[in-house]
Amino acid sequence: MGILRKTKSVKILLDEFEKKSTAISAITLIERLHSKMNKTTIYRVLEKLEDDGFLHSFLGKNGHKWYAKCSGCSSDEHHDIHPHFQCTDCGKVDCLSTDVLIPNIPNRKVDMSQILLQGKCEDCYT
Amino acid sequence: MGILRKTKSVKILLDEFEKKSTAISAITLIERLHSKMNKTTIYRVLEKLEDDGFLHSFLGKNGHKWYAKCSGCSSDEHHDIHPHFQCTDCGKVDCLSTDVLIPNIPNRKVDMSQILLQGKCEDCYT
DNA sequence: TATTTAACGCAACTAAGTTGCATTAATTGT
DNA sequence: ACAATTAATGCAACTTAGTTGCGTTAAATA
Ligand SMILES: [Mn+2]
Ligand SMILES: [Mn+2]
Ligand SMILES: [Zn+2]
Ligand SMILES: [Zn+2]
Repeated sequence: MGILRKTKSVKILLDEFEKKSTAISAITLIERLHSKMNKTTIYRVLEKLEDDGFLHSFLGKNGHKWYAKCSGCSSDEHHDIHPHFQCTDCGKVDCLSTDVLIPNIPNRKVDMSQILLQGKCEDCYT
Repeated sequence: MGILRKTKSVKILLDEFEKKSTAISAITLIERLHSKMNKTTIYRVLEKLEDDGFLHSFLGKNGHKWYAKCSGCSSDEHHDIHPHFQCTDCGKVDCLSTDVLIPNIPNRKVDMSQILLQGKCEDCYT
């Protein structure tokens, strides 16, 4: 179930994703907002924002949870399947609009792909 | 540093990977071998087998660690970058020999890709 | 303003993986 | 075969991301 009440916590979290378009890890949000809200609240609000189609989640290189804004999703339709790019220098993670073509795998039906690319981002790439 | 002594634990673990070619999660090995060796030993041996180029590791859909046999790797050269496929029905994970082409991403230098495909495997695909 | 209940804070918990250290056993030399 | 060396092991304690239960707070609505 998604968000029913626009609480202070919801507004603060939405704001974090509004002022920057990069993905943010749950861990980062916890340390950034620990004085403003409890980590349990952070996890719960993020989950609801994902249900609502405002955010989508994925796992970074250590298997930790990251969230980023959706573009054009709703609670009904989550079509935010795309690769993510994590910079090995500054740690920043971005959603990529570039499509990666998954070839047909013999005898298997591929329903989902989870692609994490790593390397140097535009800022760290000299 | 890799393995220096062919201990009982090393042999048992190597055997697990010998009798089946699918990937095995650290968690599975711990529950499968808990009467034969300590989980600390399992994690440590797996790490060394990876150093030696016998195994490679990757993260499954929950961010948990999986290991699979390498083919043609050594401690010097680990060229085992390939996609993995996790069956959403039976949970089995396989290494895929199929290559996924990563397109050039503008202004970024991609050094590594981590691709996890999900769907139905050959056994579960009716 | 009073009522309803979704959302919150807190503390306790879960589980994957790690660390330190005393003990064991594989390897090597005699 | 035996003793010396030290890599590897077991165990307990720890770390940390994420979860759960429950009493309290504060949004929504009337
Ligand atoms: Mn994204
Ligand atoms: Mn593999
Ligand atoms: Zn960067
Ligand atoms: Zn299957």
